[in-house]
Amino acid sequence: MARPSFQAPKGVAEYLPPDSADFLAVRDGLSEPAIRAGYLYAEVPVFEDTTLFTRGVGESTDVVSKEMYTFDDRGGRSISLRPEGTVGVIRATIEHGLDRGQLPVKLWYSGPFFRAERPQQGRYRQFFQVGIEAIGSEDPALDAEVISVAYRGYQGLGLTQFRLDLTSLGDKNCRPQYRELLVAFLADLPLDDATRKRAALNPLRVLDDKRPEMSEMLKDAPLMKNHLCKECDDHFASVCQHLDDLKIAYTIAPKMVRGLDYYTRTTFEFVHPLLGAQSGIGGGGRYDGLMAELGGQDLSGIGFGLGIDRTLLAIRAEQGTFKTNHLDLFIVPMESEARRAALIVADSLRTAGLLVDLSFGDRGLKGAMKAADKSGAQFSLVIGESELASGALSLKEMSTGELIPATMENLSELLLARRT
RNA sequence: GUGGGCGUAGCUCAGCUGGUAGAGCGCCGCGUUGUGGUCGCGGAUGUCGCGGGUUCGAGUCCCGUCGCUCACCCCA
Repeated sequence: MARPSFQAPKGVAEYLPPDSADFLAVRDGLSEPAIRAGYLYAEVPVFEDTTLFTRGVGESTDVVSKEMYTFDDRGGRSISLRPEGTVGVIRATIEHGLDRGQLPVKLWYSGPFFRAERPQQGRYRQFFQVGIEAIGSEDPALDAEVISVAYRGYQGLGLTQFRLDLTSLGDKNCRPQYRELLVAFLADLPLDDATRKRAALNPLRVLDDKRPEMSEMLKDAPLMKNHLCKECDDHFASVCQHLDDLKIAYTIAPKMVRGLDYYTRTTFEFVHPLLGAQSGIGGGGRYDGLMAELGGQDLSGIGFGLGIDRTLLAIRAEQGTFKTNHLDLFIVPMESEARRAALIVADSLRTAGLLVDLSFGDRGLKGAMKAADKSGAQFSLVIGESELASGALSLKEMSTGELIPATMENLSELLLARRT
């Protein structure tokens, strides 16, 4: 057999049968709670003006500074493949004036995102997310709703072992003061060069260093959570209260830091313990200044991005299963005249809403029945000379072998009544 | 971007100290005339990731390269 001369680009995730069904189940399972909560779908481009991301996500972030796919298009414009979803949705909201109507604007989206990182299990250069954004309200109940939508998504897919980490990153009133405190604290520590550099760029990010000696050193570091202004503190307390009301379990994680600069106040992350190094299965938070930064009204928003790839890995790690929808009927035409009838029958049953496939090519009866078996169809139906002549059909229930008398006229009715 | 492991049929893998490839599963067919799953028999498919090198001879040794994987980093 000829070896394929092309390979997929490095680090991309592909989902093909039979795994692709699981991918769809996860995507739909994560988006369903958003739809039920009144979020409306937004389809936005996978590439944008590069400056949208440098402005929105933040130039100092790794995501922007070293992981973006950036290129010039034929008109000499600098374009980047989207590394995350929020700023594109915000841009579209501003551009199309969605925020001129009733607030909050509630949107959901799903699709591929791109980051040029070294691939690893659960970390791909093209990966998939389901996300939501709720724009234009600072109500802490909205924060809780956003978190609950993610939480119920994971739950609905059968996940039980994930953890929700939660904290508040403060706002423009209290964060700068806290930052100074932290910088002063870090200045007294014997940091290595790389860490000191990080500290200069974004001191908060030093806090979630995983190395044991670092967490020892940072044991007594000042925490944002203890230096929130009154408004932020009240807001956070209220978010927690709402989550308690909803019986959503969370862990306060005061050292959690996210990789995107726009987060303020409520910030959260879903972590799965069975996933190894890439354990984040989703995360998000509030972004106070983002919309104004991108040229819109000064409205706050909150949203999340949930990783479809990682959620799928997490479900597999928990030995979870998916419900699959099987074919209702597999038709086996005996000879070529019967194939015309078989295709007509298949077409009309499909129109009636049934899932129908049939055997193609010159397969013998035995081979075609084998295909019927492999297809997973609930029923099979042989169509040949005698069926065409008499109009008497016999529908076979594959799991039991039972033959059920049928006619062309009552076939769809029968199948609809008996489908499982 | 840094470091470790790996790369043999569609899949999972075996191939000792170098002598031009195997198993199981899967796939296709047959087991007498129009009904699958079990069983039996038969069959197809590999430039042993790719490119160089050493050697009379390399899947097996060396170098490079591509990809996967694990950790760091980062994060979904």
